[in-house]
Amino acid sequence: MDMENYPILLSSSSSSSLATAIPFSSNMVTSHVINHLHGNNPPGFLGLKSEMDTPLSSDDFTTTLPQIQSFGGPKNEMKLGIKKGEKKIRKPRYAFQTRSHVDILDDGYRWRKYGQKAVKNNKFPRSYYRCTHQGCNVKKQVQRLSKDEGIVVTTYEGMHTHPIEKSTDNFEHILNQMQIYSAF
DNA sequence: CGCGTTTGACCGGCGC
DNA sequence: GCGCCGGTCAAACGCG
Repeated sequence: MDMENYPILLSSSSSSSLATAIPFSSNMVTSHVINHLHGNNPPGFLGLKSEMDTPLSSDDFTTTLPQIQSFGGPKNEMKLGIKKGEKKIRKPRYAFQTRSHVDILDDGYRWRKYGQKAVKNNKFPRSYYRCTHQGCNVKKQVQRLSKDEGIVVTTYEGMHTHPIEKSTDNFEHILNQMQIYSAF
């Protein structure tokens, strides 16, 4: 998947934008994941896909996601940020699948759950989380495939504008978790 | 008490 | 216009 089209992921190369965007920091790891997408998957990671308005080829997960636009919150800001003359700002979001039995993968940020809805064609619900940091409107949703309940799909949208609130070596715990749960 | 989850209501978009 | 669907709100509740 050509990430070049998603400047939000790659711009500002210096201060680890990927780390702010993708909680699983370190460009090495991420590129590693991407490189392995079209072949053998690294343990834990089963896939990573960026999506905006791309027609989804896989009807399995990530059912039709309407353009949600402007994660402001209250309705006054909720209206589409599409004003005349402006092209619609597509909010980049990207999902990756992990093999895990636990839904809550601690990625170093603090999330507050704000919703949970049932997913069609899926017996498992989808949980909606929002970053609790003030001014940070990063959202994520966690979903589990009914096909294979061992797979958890986490979809992030937005970019963190603040450092991680937890110790960074917690990242290793995550990797350990993944490898542990990917053992089956 | 402060912060996070739960859960039904609500809301806007879209298809019929 | 109506009803479905996906996403969000917010009050109540739970927990340290």
